[in-house]
Amino acid sequence: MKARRDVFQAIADPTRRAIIGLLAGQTLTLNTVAGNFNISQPAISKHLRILTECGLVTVVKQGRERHCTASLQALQEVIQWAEQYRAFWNSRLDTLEDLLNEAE
Amino acid sequence: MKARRDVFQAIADPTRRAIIGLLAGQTLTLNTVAGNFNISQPAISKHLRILTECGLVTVVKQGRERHCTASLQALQEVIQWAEQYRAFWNSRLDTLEDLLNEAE
DNA sequence: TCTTTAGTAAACCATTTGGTTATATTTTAT
DNA sequence: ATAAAATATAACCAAATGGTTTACTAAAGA
Repeated sequence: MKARRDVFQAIADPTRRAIIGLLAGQTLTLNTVAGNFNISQPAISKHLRILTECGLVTVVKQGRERHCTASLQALQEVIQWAEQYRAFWNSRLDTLEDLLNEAE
Repeated sequence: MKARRDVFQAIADPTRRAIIGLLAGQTLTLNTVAGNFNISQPAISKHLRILTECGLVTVVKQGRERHCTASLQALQEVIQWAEQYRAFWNSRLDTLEDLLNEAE
């Protein structure tokens, strides 16, 4: 009954978005991921935990290493959410104009 | 030189996403927005400030009222970011399979 | 077997977040 | 002129966040 991590919250952090960018297309060891940032390895561990908790990253244990792979289909939720508003922002300039007229 | 609010962080909060949903297609008073939630008016004020700081909402002062309109084209940034990874998640099942084979 | 190496876990810390209540401030209505 | 309404501002608070360091555990090499 665990409230599974929210993907919106997961991608809110720039470091986590960078990790996603790094893992897109390639599987990397946790340590290798950490090597790309100026923060400590435990900090990266935490970020990766959050990313796995919402399904954005899959970690496979292999010997003493953790192989991290991006599972980015979880991003579909984000796209779907944002996409539903496309109709609105297409008419945005008009709306703003109306608004300013209304306000005089 | 203000670091303009991050839209990713803005949409991380569920209440703010709900406000966006509420304002999509209709301009509402701050108070009317607040009426749709169980939290105090100052709390809504803060959320709206964050939403305006990243351009997702425009507030027009009209007398003593604030008319809030969604400017959702700012969501394009989110879609664009996520969309760039579509190619990766399409091949996801294979990748995961490879991964498991590799791991035996 | 002994020592690296890879990663986790725990304890801690400062800052941010999301909320509160209470008190202004500014329009509008009476 | 006064009262009510719409919002802002301030002071405050608990919990979450993003980071640290310091062990600890487990696998791999020498």
